[in-house]
Amino acid sequence: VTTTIHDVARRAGVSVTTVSRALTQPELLRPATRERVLNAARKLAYHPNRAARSLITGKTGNLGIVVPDLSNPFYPAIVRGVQLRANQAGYAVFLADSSEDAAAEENLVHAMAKQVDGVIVCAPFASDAALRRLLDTTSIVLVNRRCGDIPAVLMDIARWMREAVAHLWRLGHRSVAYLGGPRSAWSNRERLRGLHAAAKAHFVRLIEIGPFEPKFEAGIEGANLALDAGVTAIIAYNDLMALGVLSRCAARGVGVPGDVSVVGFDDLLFASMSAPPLTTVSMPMETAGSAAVEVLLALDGNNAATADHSLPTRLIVRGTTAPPRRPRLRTKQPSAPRRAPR
Amino acid sequence: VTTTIHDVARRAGVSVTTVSRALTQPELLRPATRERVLNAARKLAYHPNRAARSLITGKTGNLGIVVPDLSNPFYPAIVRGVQLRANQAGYAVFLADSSEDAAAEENLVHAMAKQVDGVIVCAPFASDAALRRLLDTTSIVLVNRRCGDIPAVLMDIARWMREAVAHLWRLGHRSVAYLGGPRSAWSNRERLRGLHAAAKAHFVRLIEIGPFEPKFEAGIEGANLALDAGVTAIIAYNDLMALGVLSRCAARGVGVPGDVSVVGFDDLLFASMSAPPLTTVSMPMETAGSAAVEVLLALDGNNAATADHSLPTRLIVRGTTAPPRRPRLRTKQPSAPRRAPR
DNA sequence: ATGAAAGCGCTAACAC
DNA sequence: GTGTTAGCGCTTTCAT
Repeated sequence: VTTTIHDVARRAGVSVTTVSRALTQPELLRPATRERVLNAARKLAYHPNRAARSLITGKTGNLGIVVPDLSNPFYPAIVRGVQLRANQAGYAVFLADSSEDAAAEENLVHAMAKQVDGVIVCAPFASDAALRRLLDTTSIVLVNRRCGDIPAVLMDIARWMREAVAHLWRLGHRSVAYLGGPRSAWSNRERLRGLHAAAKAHFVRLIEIGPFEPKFEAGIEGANLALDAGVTAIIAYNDLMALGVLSRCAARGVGVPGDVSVVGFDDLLFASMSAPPLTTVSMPMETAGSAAVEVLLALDGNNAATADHSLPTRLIVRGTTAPPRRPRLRTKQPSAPRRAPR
Repeated sequence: VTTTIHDVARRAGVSVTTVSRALTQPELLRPATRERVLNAARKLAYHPNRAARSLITGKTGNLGIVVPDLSNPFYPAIVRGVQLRANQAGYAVFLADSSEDAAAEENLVHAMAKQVDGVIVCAPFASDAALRRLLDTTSIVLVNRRCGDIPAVLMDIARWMREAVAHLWRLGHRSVAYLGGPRSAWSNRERLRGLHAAAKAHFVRLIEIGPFEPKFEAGIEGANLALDAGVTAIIAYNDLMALGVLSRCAARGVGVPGDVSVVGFDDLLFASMSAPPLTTVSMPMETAGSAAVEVLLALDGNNAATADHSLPTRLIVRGTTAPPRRPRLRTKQPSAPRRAPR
């Protein structure tokens, strides 16, 4: 039932070697022969068996990606970027969902290691040690996480957290709540880093609430806490939570951005669909996915050879931020922050 | 660098055959031997090379899934269901995004066919002929699409479209617009089938608008058209479009559900987060993914042996449906439809 | 209960 | 340029 290289060879009246070459190094063949072989292959609908090929070449033509939770819209976007770019480069991709389990993050990579040429790892929970262990198995590139000199695709979260605070400050806010994500998540720590730097620079009273699961419901809970604390602005760990905040504010009759301003992170599809549309720090997720593939492909076996890849990020000012009702300080109208350089 | 079966054999002082058996048919070995081999394998961190194994057994231990668009939240949910169930059964999964291209839907399956034991196909655009062609390549199970007797996991869309219309009718609506999805999509045709049946049964004036790309923006455009046509209720092809309708209504100062009722399809995560929360027909996407895996695994090579798998669906009445402002007919208060039997 | 040997489908030296 | 040959790592008859 399977057509093999031998079938093609017989039909084209050549040896299997010639068939193999026609497919992998066509320039070595006389055009006439090449055509004859390619024709036969087409006629027989022949496709090389990748398992057999990989057995000898050591390359699989596959890539892998591990994400913590496919039901968080952040990750499908990354997966999509990976998928599209990989396919374009002739690679197929393995996908695994770790269900936000630190152990699974490591195991899933190990499990696919044998069948891939490299894997893109979104593992906010795995320990640094676990990550380093993976290096013995296959090439990896981290997304949104730094771990020693393991190649990584990053977004400058801390910087844009500072910009977000600055934006709020310029509007006149002096009392801001941050609704935190998972304590151990790398990107949460980065947000905090930016937050503290910003608070120092701008003399903003900062209230940290959390940690929360990065979900809609957490935004509802966080909004209650933040509102009761009397802040004039809320920065959420991500858009999902920010949307929860919006929902809760509406339910409590708190006007946004009239009574309280809200800033999210990610710029999910739905961030622009809310009412009012959400001011948020955009994360180029699909781009990150593609970039991770490029890094992986460029790596070509030798790990730790590449510098981190940092992606441009920016603050998207939409409808959920405005001057507080009773600004303690009069400032000029908000000016949209410039786009990230480079 | 790679440890092979020979390394284990040498270390355990047995032949490679014995090592192979220790891993695949342990009962054939004397316990003592078996232990010795297993120990050696563990010490060497030996994992069989799946490519080599698959070369001879013909089985790969992999499954595939093809979806039209990962950025439509409908599909990540299916993928997640597939992933989780497959992993649990010891399978790894290949993922491919066809970018809503009919040709790609077919090609991607062909491309992964050699590396998988079966693939789950979400292909709304591929022709029936194309789908049938896939059968020569590998086992497949369709999701949300029927094509001859190819195994499929379905949701009873037409029936619940009828229920949706009935719900609207009971509320007093007599003039309803349907914002259609892609003309050729199977699930759009199913919706239309249910719609026509319902309209016949309930004497509702029906206005079909579209086709549209199943996205938020289309909902905005569709809302304008529907509103101008003077209907009192709008049924959208999916939640994404329904959310667009909501957004446009808000912008035009049209009250929902006061001035117009809105019904979506899918019950995305965000359907319950809108203001007001969306009345919608829920589609058990993650379940569909798991179910598809079960069907595939049960198939075990022999296609066309399984009856269609139909998943329970239901209408979730939330905040976007209510009696029209000037009902032409007074009816009792809306009663939530019963849950789907079975 | 265990081992020797023959491939699975393919590529890569190495001849010609 | 093209063919011959020797495996890649593994499972599986067929012996013993």
